[in-house]
Order: sequence, then structure tokens, then C-alpha cells
Amino acid sequence: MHIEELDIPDEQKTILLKLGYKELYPPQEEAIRKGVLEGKGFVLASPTASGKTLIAEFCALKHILEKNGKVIYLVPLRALASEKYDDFLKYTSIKKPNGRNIRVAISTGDYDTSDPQLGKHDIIIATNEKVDSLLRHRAEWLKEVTLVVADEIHLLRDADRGATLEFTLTALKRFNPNLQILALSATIGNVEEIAEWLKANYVVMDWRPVPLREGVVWFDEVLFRDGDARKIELVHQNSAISLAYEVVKNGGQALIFVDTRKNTISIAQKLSPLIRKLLSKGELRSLKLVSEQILTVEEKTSLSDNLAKLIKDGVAFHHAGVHASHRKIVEDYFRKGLIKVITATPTLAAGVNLPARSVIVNNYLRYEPGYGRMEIPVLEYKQMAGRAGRPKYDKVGEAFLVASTPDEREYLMTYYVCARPEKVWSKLGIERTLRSFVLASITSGFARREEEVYDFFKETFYAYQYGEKIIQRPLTSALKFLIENDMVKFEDKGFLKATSFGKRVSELYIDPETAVILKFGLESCKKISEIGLLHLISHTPDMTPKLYPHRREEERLTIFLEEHKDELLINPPILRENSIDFEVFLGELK
DNA sequence: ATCGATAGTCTCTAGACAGCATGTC
DNA sequence: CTAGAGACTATCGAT
Repeated sequence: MHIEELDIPDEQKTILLKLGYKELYPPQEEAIRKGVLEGKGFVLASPTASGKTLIAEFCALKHILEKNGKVIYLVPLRALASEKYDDFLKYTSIKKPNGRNIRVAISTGDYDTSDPQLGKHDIIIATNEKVDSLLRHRAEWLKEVTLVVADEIHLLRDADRGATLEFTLTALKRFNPNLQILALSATIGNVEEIAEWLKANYVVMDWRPVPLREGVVWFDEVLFRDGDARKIELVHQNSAISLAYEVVKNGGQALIFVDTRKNTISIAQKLSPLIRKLLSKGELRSLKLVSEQILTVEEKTSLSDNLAKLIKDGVAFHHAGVHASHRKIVEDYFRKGLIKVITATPTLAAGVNLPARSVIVNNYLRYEPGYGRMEIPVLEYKQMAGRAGRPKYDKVGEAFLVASTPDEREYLMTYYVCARPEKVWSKLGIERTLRSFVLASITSGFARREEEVYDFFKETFYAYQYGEKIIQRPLTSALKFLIENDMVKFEDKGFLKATSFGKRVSELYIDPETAVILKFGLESCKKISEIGLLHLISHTPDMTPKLYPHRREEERLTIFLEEHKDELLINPPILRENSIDFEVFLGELK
């Protein structure tokens, strides 16, 4: 199908043709055939870079130019918001029927545009949380929205962020019954379920612009999914390092995913002398400049020192502890092909688009508090693997999982490489989460009586998956909690109303339980001291993760506790067991 | 007295959204 | 119900 043949505004065609778009990709064609452009709800599940955004662009312009509509584009990351913003900027030259140009805005915590201002724009790109917050502040213009694009909707599986997305979508759906919802997703196990929840059509496709070969490495042997095998030269006892070396030697770039930040650095360090040998004089010279840029652009830390040193050799690490501007530099020069290898934590898997010819997944286990080391979900592996293959540059992308024993190699092949991504399960039902969203449903006016609370939550994905009955009980207890703590009260005729306290809690985006603790602490205190306040804050569930008291510090902390006993606003636990928890907080004060 | 190997013990672990107040242009 | 690599420390033995 050619762009020319599509039923989209002519101005858009001109712009796209000028940019070199011609034929549609198969998933795009399929979506069109099934009727996205006709205003039906849609779930689009296909790998990254298979052109989902373009479909969103078609729908968006249709809404604005032909239906006098307004579009919200939901993304999970601020970095993604600015990426999409740049995407949509190309349409700002188009005039709407009323003679005005199309206006695009970005709304995340970073940008301070006031709400009414946002209402004047046609396309608003926002993080899920921002829209949730807008809902809680009852932004009026949300009523005018006719299309919501929800990017990366598989985020629903995430314990806290997923619930926000779920709430936001449910609320928007309710707020505006004629809304078209276009959900974009990675390949997941239960696209149909999500589609049915949204009362939408769906397209599932594994098609990728660059084919992907997946394999498992053990020692010096690579075994591919299709049965192919090959040997690699072991230039280092670590297979991931040897593999990356080989990739660069053959003129490619590699992305190595590891489990911890520390590992990210240690692998990069082992790799750097090897990679250095493969670089040309010119490359080394340019890299030196990049390295100097790293040192000057931000405050100097041991981390940036380290990074600068590694970049000289064409290697870099990437994780959340690295300053944003440094990350940007690393990403930019990797795209330019100057930096050959990046070792990264999963930041890169879901974040900005940064493909490489080869992806090496070094660890399939990751620590989870309370559970020990857990296997990462297949979905996550597939997302990392999906980063392999740069459109227009590589004929094929390769992704490798590293095994440490032959048995493990078999295991990884069956349970990761050949496995289907798991289903996405709603996490809204967790009581702590639910509480906050029950409050939100009341303060934002979606539920004015008890039955309406139930009605509202009946429409969530959680209720869809687990059944309307299952959600009743936690809802009741959440409601009870809110009433008992004076955030919500009953008025005449069974109307529910948020108290000003409740309203504030909801707007400030804090856990209701946090609010209760703070309130209790402040009310009961005789005198306020710095230590007391700080501890009170640390005691709150919003302060996570807690610090762990070291054995060595225990004594010191206990003495500290004795000295400041009177100042604390929360009484120390009596049981010795719990005192560990307690000393954690003291640890935070030091 | 000093060093060193070895074994046992301890520590530490991915990512990143919103809210506010105040200042600057 | 569930971990494991690496830093750190203690211990003992050899010189």
C-alpha cells in the first residue's frame, strides 16, 4: 500500500512524501485494512521500529483536521515525550480548517506550561502520570480530547506505574465516551485481552524492518534459534566480551545488557583495551574530543572520570546513575558510530530508540528485594533483543543470551529465545495502590457515591481480568480506610465527598498512608525538631527504598536512638526484630 | 614479626513518574 | 518458597 492511496489529509501526504515515506510496512497496512482510520479503537502490537508511531500520526491528523478534535499522546518516559514531540513538530506548518496552524505541546514534570495553556494545543504529548495529575486537578480541556494514543501499553504489568496508566485510561474513557483509543504495545501474550478491555480491534505482528537472529552463547559456541552454530574466538574468558570484540572487528556495534550498574563499568573496563586496538587514528582523535566534552559538560565525579577514560577507547557504560547529559552524549556518539560498545542496565531497553547491530544479554537474572535473584520476564528479554539491527545500516540484527553451562544454554533457548512473551496482568489490585486511586476517583469527580466507585473500577483492566466480584472487597476496605482517616466523608443521600485533606493528598500525589503518618506525627508532637521531622518523613511508605543498617553501624545507631528518643515523632518499635527497620531510618538521618 | 594464602563473612543489588516553592528572563 | 559475586576479615601457617 502506498502513502498516496491512503485516506489521510493531503497536506500530511505531501510532508511524508517529502520525508521519503513511500510504502507502508506490513503491520501498518494491516492496521489500515482493519480500520484504524475509521475511528475505531485499536491495539497495535508489533516490535519497536515497525512503524507504530506513523499510524498514530495518521489518526492524530485525521482527528484534528477532519473532526475538529484534540489528541493526547501518552508515553511512559520523559525522554520519549521529547522524542515524539520532535516527530510531531513536522506537522506544525499545516493549517487547520479554522485557519490556525496545528499546535503541538509537551507536558511532563519538566515543563511548566499551565493547564489552560495546554488546552489551546491540538496534540499534547504527556507522561501517563502527568495526565493522571491533570485529571486529578480536573483540567477542563480534557473533555475536548477525541483521540488518546497510549504508547508502550504493556507497562500495565508494572506494579506502580502500570496502575497509573490503567487508571488514566479508564478515567479518560469514562470522561469521554466517544473517545478513540489507540494503544501501542510490544509483542505480548494477551493482546486480545487488552483489546477487548478497551473494546478495540487489534493487530499483532512480528514483522521487523530488519530481520532478527537470536542465539545463545556458551563458552566459545554460539547456537542460533534456527539451528545454525558457529564458534567465536575467545579473546577473553568472558564470552560476552569476546563476542562484542568480534562484532566490532567485523565493523559492527554492540549493546551489552548486564544486571547491575557496577557490572556495567567492570565489563566496559575489561573490554576497552581490546576495542582500542580496533580503532583507526581518526576515530581515536574524535573520541578524545568526546571524552573531553564529558569532562567539561558537567560536574566532575569519579563516575564521569571513568566514563571519559572509557570513551577514549570507544566503549561507554549507560545506567540511571549517569548524568542525563552524559547519557545523551553517549547515545549521540553511539548513533554516529563512533562509540562501538555500550554496556548498559535495562535503562536502554525501554528508553530512547538506540539500535545496534548486535545485542548481548549478559545476565538473565536480576535481584529483587525480598525474592533474591529472579529471572527477568521474557517480555523484557525480547525488548532488549529487539534493539538489534539498525534500519538502513544492517541487513540483519543479532541478539545473544549468555549461558554459563551447557544445561543453561538449553534452558535459555527454550524458555527465552523460543518462548512467547508472557501475558500482561493488571497490578491495580494491590491494596496500597488501590487506596490512592479510589481517592483519586472521588476527588476527580468520577465517583460521587459508593456505587459509583464500584462502577468506575468495574471498567478497569483489573476488573476485566480478575472479575468484577474480586475487586469489590479490596475496594470496600480501601474506602473504609479513606473514611476512617478523614479523607472522604459521606454527605446526605449517600453522596461521597472528599475532604479538603483528601483532596490535597490526591493532588500532591502522595500515598494516603503517608498522609496519615504525617498527620498523626504532626498532631501528636509536643515539640518539633529536625531529627523528628526527618525521621517522620523517612518512616513514610513514599520513602523507598529504605537504607539497610550495617552491622558495624548498629551500635552507633542504637546510641543515637537513645539520645534522641524524645525528639522522635514516631515511637520506636518494642520488638528487637523491628528495631532493624527502625535503625534504617536513623541511618537515613546521618 | 611479617607476609600471604585460604576460608569464612558481610555487603549490596534496575529504572525514574508526579507534587511544590521560588527565582529568572 | 527463593541468590550470588566481590569486598572484606579472620585465621592460621610458613618464613
